[in-house]
Amino acid sequence: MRGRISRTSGYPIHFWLLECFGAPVMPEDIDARRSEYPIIVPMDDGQSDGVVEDAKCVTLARIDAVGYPLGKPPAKINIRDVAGQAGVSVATVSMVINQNPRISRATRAKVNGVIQQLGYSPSRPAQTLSGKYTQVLAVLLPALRHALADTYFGELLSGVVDRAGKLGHKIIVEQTKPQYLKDHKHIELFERKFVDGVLCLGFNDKHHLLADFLARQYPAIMVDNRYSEYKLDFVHCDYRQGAQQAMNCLIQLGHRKIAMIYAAPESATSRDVLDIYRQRMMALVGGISEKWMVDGMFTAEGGAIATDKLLSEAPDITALLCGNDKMAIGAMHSLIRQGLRVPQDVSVVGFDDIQHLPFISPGLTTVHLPLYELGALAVERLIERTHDKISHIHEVLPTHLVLRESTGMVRQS
Amino acid sequence: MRGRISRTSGYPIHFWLLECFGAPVMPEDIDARRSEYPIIVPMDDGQSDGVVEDAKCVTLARIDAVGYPLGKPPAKINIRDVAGQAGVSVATVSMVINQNPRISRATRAKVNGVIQQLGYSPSRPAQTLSGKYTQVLAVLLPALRHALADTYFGELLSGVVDRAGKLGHKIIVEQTKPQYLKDHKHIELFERKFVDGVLCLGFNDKHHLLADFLARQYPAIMVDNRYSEYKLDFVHCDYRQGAQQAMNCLIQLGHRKIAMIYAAPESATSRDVLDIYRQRMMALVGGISEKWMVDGMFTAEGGAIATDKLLSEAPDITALLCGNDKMAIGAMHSLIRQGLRVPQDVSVVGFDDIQHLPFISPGLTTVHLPLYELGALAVERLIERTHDKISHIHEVLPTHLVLRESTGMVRQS
DNA sequence: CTAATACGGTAAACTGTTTTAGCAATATTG
DNA sequence: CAATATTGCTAAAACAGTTTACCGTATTAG
Repeated sequence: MRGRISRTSGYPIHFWLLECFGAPVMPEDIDARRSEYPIIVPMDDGQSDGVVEDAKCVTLARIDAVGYPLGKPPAKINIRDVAGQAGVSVATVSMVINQNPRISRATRAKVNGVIQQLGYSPSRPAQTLSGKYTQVLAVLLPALRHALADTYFGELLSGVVDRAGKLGHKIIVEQTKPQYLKDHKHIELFERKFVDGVLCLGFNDKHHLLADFLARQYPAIMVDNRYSEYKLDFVHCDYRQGAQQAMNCLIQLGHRKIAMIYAAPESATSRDVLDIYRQRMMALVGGISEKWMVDGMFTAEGGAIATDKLLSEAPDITALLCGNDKMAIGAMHSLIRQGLRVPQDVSVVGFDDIQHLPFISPGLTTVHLPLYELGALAVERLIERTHDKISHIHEVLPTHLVLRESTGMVRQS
Repeated sequence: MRGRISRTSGYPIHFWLLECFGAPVMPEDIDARRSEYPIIVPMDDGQSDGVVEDAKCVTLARIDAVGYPLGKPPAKINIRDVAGQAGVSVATVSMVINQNPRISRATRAKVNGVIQQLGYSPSRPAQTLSGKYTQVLAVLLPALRHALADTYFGELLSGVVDRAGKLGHKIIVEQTKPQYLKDHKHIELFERKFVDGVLCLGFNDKHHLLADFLARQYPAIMVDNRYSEYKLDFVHCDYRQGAQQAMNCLIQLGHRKIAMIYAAPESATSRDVLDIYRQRMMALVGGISEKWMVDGMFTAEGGAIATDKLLSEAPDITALLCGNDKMAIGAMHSLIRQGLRVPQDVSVVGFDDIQHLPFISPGLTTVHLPLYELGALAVERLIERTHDKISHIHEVLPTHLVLRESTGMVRQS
């Protein structure tokens, strides 16, 4: 049974009703700590406006999913209150909080007891002000509208948020719109002491904001890409390996006329895939035609348009390597629309292995990129970097091919 | 030439060596500010451990970064430096920064000039410590793995991040795993002064953590849902209206045997849709069968399974109302797999209108939810709420139906 | 012509931590 | 047994801002 407390002022606070006029009410599923309040208790049941004026008769416990006792302003207590109550100095409390071994076991226990009892938790702004670290990292995203609704970023971000949480860090998310950069907000992130470091997702050689971090020696890691011009820290998936895996697969199935739908050649990892494609084609057929490489803009629509173009200029291709899954889906639709079967007539391989590609048929053979793990790794390294434990971060994560139905033996014709 | 200052204790600080024993060393590219330190100066060149004991003889300048003073810690300047340079008091500078109208135009201009010239930017932790607000909001997500990779959350989050940026607020993103709640991290968000308020995405009646915010009167808004038991602030899409729109459409097309694939009945907005469905069916055919309502778990797979079940128990249904697009896609695949045509045999309507539903055919008729706008609105209201400008936030955003190919006239049979 | 008010600015108190230098008391060493 | 080290803790100085109470002028009102 539930009640609602309206203190003479302030918002109502919800309570479990433990007892009313001596009659116990549902003692189970209730937090152990109980409290008595001289208060007004209007009931929630129907419209009984009945109010218990002198509420000494009711015993209540706050509804607190996690429940510890509480009233609204816990009369903000600070480190001095704790020190006073524990009979030690402020410095001692600080050292207990920060696990400084100079404090004896006995003192530590005593102080921790008081901290518990008073429900003290140190103010982060104050800690940051006098300490060295903010324990906050930023994730920077390019200025694409709805960038976050992209599963590619979502997967990376999931890894970032999860690992950061585990390591006691908070993540703030920012979009680098033109105005944002003009206002130097990305520099302010450091200069106004918002963060210890930044993770840059979705950037490529064209995004010069990264040089700003380098120049000022602020910790920044490029995630799933690298910067060609500057020696910026990075972690990314092994796109070269992925491309090799995809090409191996197609070549072993007998394909020779393999076309490629790429995107964003201003990105180093995109060029990695193109490079490998070129190398393998060179070795395979002794030459490459630029007509077999079309830009698909990383979108499904772009992939479809690219495929249309490809089919009109080189109708005899038997396989398609796509720079990401979205373009591969677009490509498959274009193929099917033109009466070609996948994989009987044309095989298709993608990149990313995005989750929940719902009911795409045939299932798309694709290079799995460990994006979640990459996000987690990036956080791990960035924190080490902010603590000056490591300096140069150049790390690459292995990929693997996921075989589904969109690839098959080359057609006999 | 570089030197490193090791003060008798503490971390080394890197300096340019301007002069040593009277001999000038590289006077150019050096910041104007110089200082004399009675210190030990081990040289950086090779391993010369040579130490200048009485360092009165050396003149040093901090190494500061690009453009202006170069170096590791860019000689952090604070409000007092600005005040000194501008010949005013610290309070005046503070008031200029905060656009306090008490400062005259002339003084304001002078101070702003100095701020510009010195490249000063106020420390956020310090502002937070003495001020009232953190200018940071948190987005809380449920503990779903890869939650962020979901376009539903992505769309909401995009709106949140965009609007927050515009309003000068930062967004931190957190996942409420069980351990997170056990550690009271969601309460710490406020008590340790991390944030001014929280936005709760993806929560429903089962998530009792929301009561904690209510109990302590911390600003919290439930986004795209509401809490049945407590009077928590919320903004959500008008699911009732959406359901009406979907039902109107189907009924106008002549459908009478309409089934529903719902999900998460512990969510108030999900129940809204179910309610409307029930009402309309009651009015339409004078009764409803529980067999016509199946839980699809909000996933494509779930939608497919639910449809299988539906078809086996009630093969004569002619239309399907689905609680979200993913389930609708699953449903369509199940229908097609069983040899039924969409929309000729069965019409399908979804909810969400997720972007880039690439090449689903037939195109899915669906209720468009303004998720991006909802995220933006939530931020707007939350900020107003933290500044005590408004108290009760109960806002609902209109939906509209997007007609595509998955709906058609009821079949004649 | 005096009192009241507005204007523009300042000194000082305050926010809540961490860190450093120092100080007793005890433990170890020569 | 004196000299030195170690241990356990404290006082006080940062850290970088905001806010409040107050203080001369200058203007306006009575």
